[in-house]
Amino acid sequence: MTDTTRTRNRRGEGTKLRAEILAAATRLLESSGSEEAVTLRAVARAVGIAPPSIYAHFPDREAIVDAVVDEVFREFGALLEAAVRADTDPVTRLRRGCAAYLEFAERHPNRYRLLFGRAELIERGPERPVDPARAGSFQFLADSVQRCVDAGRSTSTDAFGDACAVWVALHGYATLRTNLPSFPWPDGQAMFDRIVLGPARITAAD
Amino acid sequence: MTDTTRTRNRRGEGTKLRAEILAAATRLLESSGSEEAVTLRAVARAVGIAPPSIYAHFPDREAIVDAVVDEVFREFGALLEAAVRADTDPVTRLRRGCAAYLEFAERHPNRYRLLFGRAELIERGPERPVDPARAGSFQFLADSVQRCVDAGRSTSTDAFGDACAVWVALHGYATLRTNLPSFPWPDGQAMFDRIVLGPARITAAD
DNA sequence: TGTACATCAGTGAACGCGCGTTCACTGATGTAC
DNA sequence: TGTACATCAGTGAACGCGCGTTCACTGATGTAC
Repeated sequence: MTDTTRTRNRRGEGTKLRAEILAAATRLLESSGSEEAVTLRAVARAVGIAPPSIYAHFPDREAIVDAVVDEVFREFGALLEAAVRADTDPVTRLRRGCAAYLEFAERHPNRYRLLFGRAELIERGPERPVDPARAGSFQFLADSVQRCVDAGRSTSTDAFGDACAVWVALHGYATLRTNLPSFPWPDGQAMFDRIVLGPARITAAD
Repeated sequence: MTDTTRTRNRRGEGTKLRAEILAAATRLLESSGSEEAVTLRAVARAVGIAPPSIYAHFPDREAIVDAVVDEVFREFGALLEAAVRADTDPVTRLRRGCAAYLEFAERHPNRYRLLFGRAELIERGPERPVDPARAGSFQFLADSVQRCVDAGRSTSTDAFGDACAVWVALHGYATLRTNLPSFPWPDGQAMFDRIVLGPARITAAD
């Protein structure tokens, strides 16, 4: 596991180590599933450096986790946008975006948990600014539902409220499915309709 | 915090300490919000005993947390049943039960998280039996939706699947509201309709 | 082109801490005679 | 009723561990002259 063949970065390339630290912390989080497993010493071991070397790049242990979270938020937001880039039909856009949401949560449950699965995540202390990417993933949903309304494909009279219902259902499904994989979940397509099309009040003219 | 006036239990009353340990662990969990905060030594401090005294009642630290979880599951199941005991109208039963579900999650977010908020909670190792109370809370929902169908108050053709949709939405709302309290959540009644009556396909003849 | 030197990436040893768990024990409580 | 004794609830000291963080440092890399 420990990389003994590591060679020191050249001058001016000290920031490369920062990326390696972040990557190792993300891997650690991904495999253990627990934020507490991302200890400063475990990260150092995974990268193959001495624990104090981390302090050149992060002020303390918490800053590593914070940086991972910021990165995951950006990754998630970019993934949603990418899933939807080519779609002009608003219902297709909503479907594809929500499918990408669920797929991300299923493939990376521990990363997903970082996004919305812990208290005080978007609401940090006043001294820690909120990464704007964090608001993006809900905005995407609200947008998508509004576009369906505008195109006459949804009977919603409150796009924001109904987008909240979609989000809530997506999040509940994503987390419960992760936490209770052996529960006899109904067929995926039927659940998708219940979770997305129902709350978004999409009309059948599909 | 430490109870220095504690007097030793009388002979034959050693099991009283078990209850005190459980209560302290629950309090610790409630106030800290983190399972990791329930350390054996912290529990001992809260009860006012020496750390080794716990071993007479629990084989190890994990067993304390497990016992708290079992207790919370029973408490939650009993609460749902109690909320619904007097109702014969199936729609009222569903509403009251779901309202009790959300209220529990809102009043005791850290306890609720123990129920469905962590991986592998119902699915324990083969050597640890599942407390039957754990299946009860979903069974309650499935039952309630089925009764609405039987009474002609729901258009559902798949009571189990639709009960899953209700559960997913309840869980998503409960956890997101806890994790993002400053999000501009829509009016509670409107969200309740979206989360419960919509997925359960309740007809308006209310 | 050669050399002295400043800079920079990263180290090794040590600190104090709280943890889970073990072990041999203490001393009050109840019981047998 | 008095006393010896077994039982039981709970203790105190100690263990080894991994943690976050600090400090003074090393030695390769690039630069100035």
